[in-house]
Amino acid sequence: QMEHECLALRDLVSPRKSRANSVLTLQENICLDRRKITPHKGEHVTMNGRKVPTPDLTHMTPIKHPERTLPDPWTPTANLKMLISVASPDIRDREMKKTLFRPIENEDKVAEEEEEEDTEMDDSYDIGDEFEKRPSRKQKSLGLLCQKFLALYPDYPTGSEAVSISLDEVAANLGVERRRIYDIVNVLESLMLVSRLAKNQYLWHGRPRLNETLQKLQQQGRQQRYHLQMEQAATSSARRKDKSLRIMSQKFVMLFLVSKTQMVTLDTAAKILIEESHDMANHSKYKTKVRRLYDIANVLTSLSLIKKVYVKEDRGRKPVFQWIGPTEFHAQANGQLTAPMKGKMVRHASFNVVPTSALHFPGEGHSSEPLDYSRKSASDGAACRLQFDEGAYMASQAPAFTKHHLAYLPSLSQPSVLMLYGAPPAAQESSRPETEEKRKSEEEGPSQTAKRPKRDAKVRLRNRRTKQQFTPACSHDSPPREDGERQSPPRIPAASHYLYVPNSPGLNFLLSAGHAPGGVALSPGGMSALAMPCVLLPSSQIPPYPLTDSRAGVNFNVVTPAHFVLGAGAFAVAGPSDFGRGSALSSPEQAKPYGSPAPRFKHSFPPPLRSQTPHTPKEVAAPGSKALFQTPATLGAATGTARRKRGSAQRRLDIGHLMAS
DNA sequence: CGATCCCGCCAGCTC
DNA sequence: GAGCTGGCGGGATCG
Repeated sequence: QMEHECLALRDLVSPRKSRANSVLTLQENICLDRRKITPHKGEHVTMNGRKVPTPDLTHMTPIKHPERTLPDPWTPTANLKMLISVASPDIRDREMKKTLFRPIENEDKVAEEEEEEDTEMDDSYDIGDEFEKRPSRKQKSLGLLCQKFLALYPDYPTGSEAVSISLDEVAANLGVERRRIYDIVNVLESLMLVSRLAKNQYLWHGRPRLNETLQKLQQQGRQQRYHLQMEQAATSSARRKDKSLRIMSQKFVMLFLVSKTQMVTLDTAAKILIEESHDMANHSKYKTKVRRLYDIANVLTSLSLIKKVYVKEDRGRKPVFQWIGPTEFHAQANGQLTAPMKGKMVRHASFNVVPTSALHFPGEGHSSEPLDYSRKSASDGAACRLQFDEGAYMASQAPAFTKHHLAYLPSLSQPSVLMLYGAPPAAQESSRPETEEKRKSEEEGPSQTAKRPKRDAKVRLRNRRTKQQFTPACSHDSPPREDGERQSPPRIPAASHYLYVPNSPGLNFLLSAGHAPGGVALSPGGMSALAMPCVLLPSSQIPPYPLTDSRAGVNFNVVTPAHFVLGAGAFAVAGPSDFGRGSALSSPEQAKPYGSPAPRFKHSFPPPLRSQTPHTPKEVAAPGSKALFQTPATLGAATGTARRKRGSAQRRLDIGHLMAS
């Protein structure tokens, strides 16, 4: 039975080169491990041409082997060492050293840390004092573990035989608890690098479908602003699924894919992923979210999809994760989901959720404008920044521009005044053409997405078209530029109206940039436009809003968490409290972390049809609530058997959709 | 001291 | 009831 229990580890010898027919079963590997048999240097333990039978794992209950001699916990690299020995020397030298020991945190330290790793490995393996040598935290990092994990499997498997993964065995092989393997496979599963075959069993797919997955995620991210679809695409219960590492991972990836700079800070991502923007207890949620994002980021780093870079800030530097994965996978999609995917890639409800003050710019379904989540939530007084421009991935496609833009302002926690500028859409179009070079030159630096000091309450939103229209290129990582500030105001069309919008949890606004203020559609809960309490004020009755941050592309500010000044070419939205203030700094009370400032206006407001405010499963398991979004990780449910229905409980086995896939 | 994230408890779920 | 899954957060380590 053990023979059948084991799983094939294909191409172990050449994990990244997809050397066909190089098969080493994990069983064999384990046996080697148990017997402390280490192949001679350069010895290939392969089963060339042997197609490892795929046992019927579905109904097999993996046996726990408490007696199994696990690798010394203090020598986490022991098994790796063994694997390396098993592998061919060239691979060991070329791949392992390059990949396995590549520090995941900072490229600057590659050489230095490689030495450390090598030294440590030698010590722990060749010397018998591993008991005394406690491996550093870094050596036990999830990132390194993921590197080892990935080294076991080829990026691009060849042949048709399944490459299955036994969590138990991999965990044993890597010398970690299975819990850690879950962290890895969940992220990998979110990108469909693996899929769950049975309990304790996963299938390794590798990267052939990565681009496709990323493309779908990208499209989802872009479609997220399509509020109607967000409302309609409801298929399954959100609940705890929202929080799963898989979903979170996909969301995290989406942030990169829809971001023009393709840079995301964990701080930003965490806030975006925090669901209850009004919940004062969000601080702990934030911390937890960040923890998970670290986990995800480490795995994604191991996949070479992102890397951590440091950007200079006023005070020190800030870590930012930058997307280094593929970006050209969109070419054939032309902004449209493929037919089969269209039904599957439905928005998960949690994707509707954004922190207070976060802005969406929904466009038409085919709009070419992605949504940039690189924004700050209002929670800490810093605001969100939103790009309204085309992402880098859009540079080569989607010449069609949305005729008019919709600003999606979900769940404002405070009453806001939206300053509507009435630039004719035609004028926008004329300014639209833009070269890639220009786009790049205008690309903001990482620091813009990096966490800012809490005192900095600025929120920057920008529209690519308007930025061209209003502002010159600018360098990144700089406070509001004076030149921009000087230049922008004169170019902004005169605001024709101000719109006062009372806050209401779950209330979303849909502002049509191409329409007159009177035609603005306000959309509670992101549903169809309907009337809502608001007041339109002639601009003459409100002092001009001082633009304080108009660096390139930043043609609107959010000075307070809930107040926005944005310019989408056709309109701008301004916060009331900033009128006449002339400062982009938030007041102290607005800098309260993770809390919503008390509403300034008491108002009776009809509750939203459906609260946009998310709820954690703990708090709410809204019966009948529907997920508005489905990520690839949840596609299994859409294609067949329901997968994990709720909670972190054992997932149902879903063989059908996996086989189909 | 803030950033990072390892570690393992334990609840929810399937078998 | 055993075992799988993974959310979760304490707290150790790192810089």
